[in-house]
Amino acid sequence: MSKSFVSANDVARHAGVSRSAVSRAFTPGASVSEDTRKRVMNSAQILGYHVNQLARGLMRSESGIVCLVVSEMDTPYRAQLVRAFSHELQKAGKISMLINTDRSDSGVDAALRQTLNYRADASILLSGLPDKAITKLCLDSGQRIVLINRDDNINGPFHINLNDHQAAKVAVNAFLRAGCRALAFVNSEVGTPSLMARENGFLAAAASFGLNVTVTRHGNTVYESGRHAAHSLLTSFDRPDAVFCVNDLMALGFIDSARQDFGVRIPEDLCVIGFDDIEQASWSSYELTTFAQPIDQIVQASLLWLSEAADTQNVKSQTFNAPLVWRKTVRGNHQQVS
Amino acid sequence: MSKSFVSANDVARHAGVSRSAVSRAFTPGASVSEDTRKRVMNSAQILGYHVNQLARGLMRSESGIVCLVVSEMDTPYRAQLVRAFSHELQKAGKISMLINTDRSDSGVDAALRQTLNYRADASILLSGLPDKAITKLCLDSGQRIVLINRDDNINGPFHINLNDHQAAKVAVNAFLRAGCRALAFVNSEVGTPSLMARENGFLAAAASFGLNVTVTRHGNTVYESGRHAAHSLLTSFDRPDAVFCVNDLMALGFIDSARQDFGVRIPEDLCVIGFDDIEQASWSSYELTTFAQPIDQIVQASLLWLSEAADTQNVKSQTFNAPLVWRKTVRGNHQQVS
DNA sequence: GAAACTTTTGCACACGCTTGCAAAATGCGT
DNA sequence: ACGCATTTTGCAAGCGTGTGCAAAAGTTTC
Repeated sequence: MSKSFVSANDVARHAGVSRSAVSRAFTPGASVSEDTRKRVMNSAQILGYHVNQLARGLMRSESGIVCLVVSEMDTPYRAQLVRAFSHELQKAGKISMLINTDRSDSGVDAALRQTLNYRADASILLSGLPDKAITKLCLDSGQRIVLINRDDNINGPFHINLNDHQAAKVAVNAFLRAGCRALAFVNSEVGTPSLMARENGFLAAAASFGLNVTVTRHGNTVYESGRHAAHSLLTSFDRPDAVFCVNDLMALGFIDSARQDFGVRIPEDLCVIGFDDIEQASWSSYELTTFAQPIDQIVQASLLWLSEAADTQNVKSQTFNAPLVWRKTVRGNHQQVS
Repeated sequence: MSKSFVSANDVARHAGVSRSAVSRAFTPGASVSEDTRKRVMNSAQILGYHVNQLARGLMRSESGIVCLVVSEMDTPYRAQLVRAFSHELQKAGKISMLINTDRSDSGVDAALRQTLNYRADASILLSGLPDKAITKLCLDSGQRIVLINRDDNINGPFHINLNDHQAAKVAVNAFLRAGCRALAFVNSEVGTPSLMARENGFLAAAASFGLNVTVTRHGNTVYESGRHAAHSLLTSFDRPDAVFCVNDLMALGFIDSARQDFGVRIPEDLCVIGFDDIEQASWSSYELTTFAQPIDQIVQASLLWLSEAADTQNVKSQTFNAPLVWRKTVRGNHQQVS
């Protein structure tokens, strides 16, 4: 029941070799004869030995632990990202620790400090929350850091960003092709850099065509906020005929409210574009035209950067495009607008 | 850049005490004078010291690590569960490791073995996948195990189950009150014990009223499968007027297809009940009447059991009811059917 | 067969921490 | 001031592993 763990010593005794030999047998590239390695492995198999990663992490510089720092991880997009990351990390032989930053109180910092205590090799921040100071602390402790969609102007981490400006421009183009003129932008009050970039990009692109944009901001980036947005946009005298929602969840809430509370037909009366391409966007009740998060690219790029030697990390940041996936909430020919 | 970690030794030197004193200062309940503890904490603060959990886990029986073993974690219900668990574990001072069992290949077993290598205190299995043998292995290594909605007849783990039978009975009653007579059950081909329990419970309850049930099984427990189910159930000559879907995702797919492909009105022509109460079920396009997963209870019970001393764990399993939350996909008065 | 060389092996120390044990320090009652 | 009980403290022995170093074993060359 208790300390039933078998140590390298036990294996060494069973195999009739020294403990160092066991250690080396489990260390790729170490100097061991094929003969003894085989004998060690055999004994290990029989005794059920697994190298204690805690102890190994104590000696080695790498612990094999990567932290995923994320809030609201039951949100569709976040959940997808976490799944993808954990999957790929696992495939790469790393193990992922989950740091939940839902509560904005000091528990977050405490949790992030935990990642230091476990000597994590790296942290991947999917959430906007953790304090910049803590980020710095992790960096100073020799942790590699990947920042996703954050604009901390801090040196050392790998920055991954979306080309929100470009996407916003594509959205404006799509609306114009559909013959829309009264543009609106649905944002939340969160004010995350990437959300604001979408807003500003949209405004700028519209302005370049001499068009005004009605902007609303409501609550969080959730379904219910989308409904609120619909209520404030569609009760006004001059309704928009095109709405770019900062996020799919808000878009879906907006659509539901627009149809049910205001009898608006989509896309006949009103075109809608979202962002994220969550699974629900493809459901037949919505068929939302939206920008797809390049999740695979984000994950791949992160892992690649993490796998590079610390002194070889030449590239400091990377920007990806979110392609527009055409469905049925925008009128017109479903053709890639580049 | 490298080994910039400050050790207990450094703190000891700085505070003018012995290394043991430092260790004890960070160990709740250890014998240290308030004076030295304060001095140690002060020095630790200045030097930026954090106890190395790897080293601590090496000595102590507990590592503070809990593994969450889960597949398809971007599924709404699973994502909610993972979020709740990680949140509460963190609040309890534990740290959670994520084991992704999406791939059914040997990578899973490897990952689960990893949890052993990191000397995790416990594993919480939210997924049906991991092999029984591996579960046994973890148990033998002294790990506590929580099984959620699995029926492995194995001794040692804490079993948490839903009262699927009871829920199915409630569903039948609700349908009968709504005046439905042609009952159908939409299942997936996965055949998880809890899914089968819902099916069997539904059939049994219906039989007790002398009613037959049409059963379909399609693919995975996902939206698309629900659509398939609608196609096979609604093209037949005698359509059902009540459908219990094993899962909300399938229910939503079913509803969309029923409405759009077959012009069925819900609940006028057809009543639908789901299971899980995912967020989307409450969206105004659906307003699905469904059974709510008692997530909080599941999490609380798990943590309580984990916090108990190993020899005090008197209770071996626990069953929770999933309450029916009434929305608008079943006709009749919205009253709790007990 | 001996010398020069390469590979393999074992010793011993390090990693950063906990903890039993005995010594030192403190408190208390007389 | 003294003896005794009670904390507090430091020493040292671990926990399970990696790794430099030198000795041992094996291989090649002349």
